[in-house]
Amino acid sequence: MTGPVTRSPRRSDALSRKRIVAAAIEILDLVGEGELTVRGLTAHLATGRGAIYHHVSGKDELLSAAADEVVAQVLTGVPTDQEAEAGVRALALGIFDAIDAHPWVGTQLSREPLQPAVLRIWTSIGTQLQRLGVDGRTLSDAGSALVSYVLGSAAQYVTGPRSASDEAGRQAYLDKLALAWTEHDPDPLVTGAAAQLREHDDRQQFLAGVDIFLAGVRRRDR
Amino acid sequence: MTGPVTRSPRRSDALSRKRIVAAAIEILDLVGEGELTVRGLTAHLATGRGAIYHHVSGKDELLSAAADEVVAQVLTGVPTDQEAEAGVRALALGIFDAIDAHPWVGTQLSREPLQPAVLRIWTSIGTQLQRLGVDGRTLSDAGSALVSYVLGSAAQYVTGPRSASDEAGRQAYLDKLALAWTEHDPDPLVTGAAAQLREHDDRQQFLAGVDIFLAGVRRRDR
DNA sequence: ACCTGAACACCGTTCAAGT
DNA sequence: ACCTGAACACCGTTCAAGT
Repeated sequence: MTGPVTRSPRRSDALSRKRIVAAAIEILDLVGEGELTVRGLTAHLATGRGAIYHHVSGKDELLSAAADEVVAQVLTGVPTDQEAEAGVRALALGIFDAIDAHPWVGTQLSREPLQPAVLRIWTSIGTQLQRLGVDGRTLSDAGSALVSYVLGSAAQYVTGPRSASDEAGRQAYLDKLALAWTEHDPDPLVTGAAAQLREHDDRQQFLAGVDIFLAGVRRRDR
Repeated sequence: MTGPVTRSPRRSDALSRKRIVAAAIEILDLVGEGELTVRGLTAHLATGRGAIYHHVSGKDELLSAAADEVVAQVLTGVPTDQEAEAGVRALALGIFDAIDAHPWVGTQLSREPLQPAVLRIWTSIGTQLQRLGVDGRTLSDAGSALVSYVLGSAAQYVTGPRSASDEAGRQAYLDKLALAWTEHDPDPLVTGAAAQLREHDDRQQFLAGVDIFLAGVRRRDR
């Protein structure tokens, strides 16, 4: 329209994979997974239903790209210039906190184990573990175990109790849960766990698990 | 029709929660999760679309009931009369194998952390850990860590490579994956992992992780 | 090339109506 | 009480048509 030679330098509203993924992250953070619909996304981007399919193969790729974006950002932010074990702790905690801030990432990561974000976590955890002096088979065993633990924790903690953002709501939720547990199962083990449920700190418990893991790797060395 | 007093002793085709859950498990094992539809299920049961809602609140409860059924059966089958650490290993392996045989259970368990099946796993793992002599805070930390690890491993291993039932298909899949990894990431760590991917044994690697964990718990004692 | 939006082929769930 | 199945309110994805 403005002449064939005038390459318009930038249209800020032009669609692109990057813009689509950013919009998806925004919506996911706002309303959560499963509430993200192609219709809602395209409405948010003020475009046609099928437009996103020119930049992204479908909803699956969109979710995995969104998760990868979040993970990539948090991994570059984790301080790596410290003692080896502290490095592992910092990395694990960084991933934990990222998933805590973006709960949908947790479910997304355990849905498909071979997606980019998981590989990224694999690589960074492997790098930190190498600094502990392990290698070869021990390295891949330890790496695999830690990745599984971190992702498993994410899936465990992130849904449910932590999703209640206000403390009062969280407590009410946990109380209800503890009651439901003890009702159906008189096992003292369950009763004990239910009692601790109320005041326990997910983040601290997650770190305790990392420490058990580190102690196990240390012991293996000798 | 046959008289109001004749309590028909059993109609084998009568609908019940048990029968619905059993049919769901059958379909899930056959075609996998996400392929299970209410329409397919009711067709399989030769009943009307809305009939199952008289016995089950919806698809979510159905999935969680199906997973609980599978988990309950495997847990009663695990031999518990052995040395404490061996008990933990047997239990972990039992859960791993069950999820390997019913991959949809893995994804279901990490979707909702407070469902019956997860509580069941929690209890059984806690019981075994108690036999190691840990209690109080250490017990809940160790229990939480092990549950997270087991469920995380399930989600990690079960989708993808293991779902290819024939060995040739599995190898081809892993080769393709290794190639994709090394293409996008020249990191020697990734290259190494990709090389090991081909011949590695998920089950063995899972057990190695359990051993790291056990070593860590042991070390904590002292 | 990129975008539009109607059309397609599905979903899970509800509910009046039947038995 | 239990079951039926049409109806409802949605999905993700495709594709002819536009620019």
